[in-house]
Amino acid sequence: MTQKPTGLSAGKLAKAADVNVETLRYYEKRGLLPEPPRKESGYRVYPESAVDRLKFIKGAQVLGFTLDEIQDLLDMRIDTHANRADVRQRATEKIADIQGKIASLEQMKQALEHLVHQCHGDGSTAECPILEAIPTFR
Amino acid sequence: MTQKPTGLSAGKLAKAADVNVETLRYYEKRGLLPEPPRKESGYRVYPESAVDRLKFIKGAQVLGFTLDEIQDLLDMRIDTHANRADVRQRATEKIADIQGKIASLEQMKQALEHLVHQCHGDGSTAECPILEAIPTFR
DNA sequence: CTTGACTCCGTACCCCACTACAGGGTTTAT
DNA sequence: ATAAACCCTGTAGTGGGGTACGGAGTCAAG
Repeated sequence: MTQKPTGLSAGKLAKAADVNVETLRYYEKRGLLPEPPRKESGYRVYPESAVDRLKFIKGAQVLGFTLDEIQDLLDMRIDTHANRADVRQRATEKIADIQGKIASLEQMKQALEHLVHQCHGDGSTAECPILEAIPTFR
Repeated sequence: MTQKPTGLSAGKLAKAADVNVETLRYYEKRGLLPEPPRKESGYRVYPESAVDRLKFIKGAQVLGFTLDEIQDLLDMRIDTHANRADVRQRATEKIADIQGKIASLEQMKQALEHLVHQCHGDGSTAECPILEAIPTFR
């Protein structure tokens, strides 16, 4: 009987999560990706869940979070007992932070929508108050 | 009669917008900040509006836009005539982009809120499904 | 009219987040 | 059993976005 693999090699994981293989080691060194078990050979064997973790990291980065901040977010999963109130505290702060980002993005979106609707003609009038809409902002 | 200054020195602008003076030159080189007029001496004289522009840039950065993207956004103000349809096109794309970011942030926020509400006790039970909420995401 | 703060320019350097080797061992498909 | 493909480690290099510095000229308050 051959064992079902249920575990990913570095290359497989990298492909599945659409990151560079080297990035895995880099994240591991930074503590973003926990050290996976190894086989005899020293080869890493990642759990399937690592894919989601990486996708989360990548998604969060696009939203302007630094790797340190992302680590914070991910660590909230782990501080189960002990300082639960503290986790709540940090989570609440992050929520406010995120709320702020959302608000700013809404403003930006509105400004752009204004632009799109204002300048619906396709030429000539040459005067349309483009993005005076994007204001002092935040 | 002494002229009212109506114009900012590099230092004043930097302070007003809370950026480093060197950053102004850097942005100017990158084309993010238009070259301001100079006085005889070669000293730059910025219009007051530069403050808002800088604040916009800084705000957009926090939201995960690169300087190149920000430049795109700002340039939409300028392409008044000629390729108006094109501006609409780019604006529409940006809107979708922003929409996506907002959606992701909302998911993250929800996950964190779930966390905060789930783990409201202050100790002991030690078991709370922390951030299983932050899912595959996006 | 001096003196301390400000500005100029060019160049060099810094941090973050990767990304690319080099040199060597391991799997796996044929 | 062998070659292509993969993985290991360590170290070095890259690109984006600034930041610092040196040497020299300018401004403005006393």
